[in-house]
Amino acid sequence: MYKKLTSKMEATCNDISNVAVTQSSPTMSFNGKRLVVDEIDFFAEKKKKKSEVDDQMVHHQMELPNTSLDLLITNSTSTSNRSNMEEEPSKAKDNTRNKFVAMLSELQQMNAENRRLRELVHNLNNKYNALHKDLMKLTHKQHENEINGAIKENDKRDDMIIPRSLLDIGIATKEDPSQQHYSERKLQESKNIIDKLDSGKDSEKSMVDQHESPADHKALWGWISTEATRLSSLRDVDQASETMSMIKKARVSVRARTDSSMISDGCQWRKYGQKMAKGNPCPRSYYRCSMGTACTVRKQVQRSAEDQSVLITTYEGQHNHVLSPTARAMASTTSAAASMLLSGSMLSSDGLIHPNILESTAALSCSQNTATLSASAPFPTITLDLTQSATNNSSQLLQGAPQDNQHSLLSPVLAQKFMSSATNIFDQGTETASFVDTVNAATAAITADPKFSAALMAAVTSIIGSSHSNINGTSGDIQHGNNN
DNA sequence: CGGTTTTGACCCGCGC
DNA sequence: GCGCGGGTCAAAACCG
Ligand SMILES: [Zn+2]
Repeated sequence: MYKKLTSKMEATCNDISNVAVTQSSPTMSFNGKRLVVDEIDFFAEKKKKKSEVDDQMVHHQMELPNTSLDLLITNSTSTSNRSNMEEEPSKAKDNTRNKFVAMLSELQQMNAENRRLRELVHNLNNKYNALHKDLMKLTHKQHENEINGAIKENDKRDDMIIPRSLLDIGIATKEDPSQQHYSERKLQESKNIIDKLDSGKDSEKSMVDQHESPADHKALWGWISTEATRLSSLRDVDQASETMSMIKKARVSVRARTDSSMISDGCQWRKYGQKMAKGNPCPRSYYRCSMGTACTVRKQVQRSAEDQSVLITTYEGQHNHVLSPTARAMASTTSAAASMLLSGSMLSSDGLIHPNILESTAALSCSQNTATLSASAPFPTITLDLTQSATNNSSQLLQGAPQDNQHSLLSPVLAQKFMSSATNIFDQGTETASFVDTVNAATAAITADPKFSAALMAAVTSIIGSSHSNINGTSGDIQHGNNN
């Protein structure tokens, strides 16, 4: 049964855009001794508190105009209002009616905000595209000028870069796999957003259903269906182009120092293979997400060849189901990083790139945590390196992690101040549980790039989408040993 | 008994 | 065509 399902799914769903994150978990030391853990749960302690905060946090990091954040918050607050209301059966009608009106206006407000947000993203994209066009022209001119004198290596570089920026703009001058990839990715993202908007609407609807009079109900329904139509028409456009096949898959990998064989990222994973890596004594394990029946998300776990205490986890794909808050944090971060990667923004941004594309990496932060972009084949990969930071994570016992940490994380300007914040987090040894924070911070750094619209969309999408779910799942760990 | 892990087989793209 | 390496399949074993 499962097999059939999976194989079919693979056939049908493979074109979903992909994200990969590799993470390594920090080493915990206690009295100088290393504690070996089978599976590190990064979120063990903060789980509940964090999940509440995460949404806000991410939004702040993205420096999104607060609309989306408000949207989220309003949503939850109105929900709680409702439950309170239920507890007061007596004051029923007037109260209910008032609240309904309030909610209605709230809904409309949200709707307006949704629209505004969309426009904003759209505008951003347009501006970004225009800028990129200019940049491309400039680059091209420069290239032409340099044709005669310049070094051939440089020429090579330009050749590589130009298509990339084209890719950013979404202008296709020739059929280029990476371009297809990009547009598909984009479409996926926008589709996701719309999906999330829809689902949000659904929840609102059901919420109202329970409490409103039939008349109001109808009015609301009318409005909702109008919205739904509008949104779905948008979606159709996206769907049409979604059929494009994905050629390359973006991956996000996270390196972290850990002794555990697997990282708890809030997802359930089923192991489907293990191979001996080429230049590596340690095998590489392949997992796929088992939370959703049709979920195509995969990850590979592998120890670093050089430093076996470093675990490299590579994520690829986007979940097609609801995630636990914890998993969502990872996933959104991951997808944000991947979209960033796919948008190619880092590659075309100033001075950050290395000459030879094939092994080029762009350092995104100067602190201990480094996010690097790699255009090396076969997959575009973004790597979040958390190894250094994890090393001095000695104060595992330190329970009273000062609030400062969270504060810095929640700062709206975090994107720009990532380096200091992230460094703080680690320096103060906020236990391994801060892993998601770290990844988020790293992502924030990435998305601080001016051309972050794609990442922004993805991140917002995944955050808005899954508002409530408490599924905490982690599959067992793996053992090393066999290979082919 | 259903889901997960194990593990050899299989597939596929790529360079020769 | 062949071998190789990366990746996946799937039957059997395993496990709660
Ligand atoms: Zn999933």
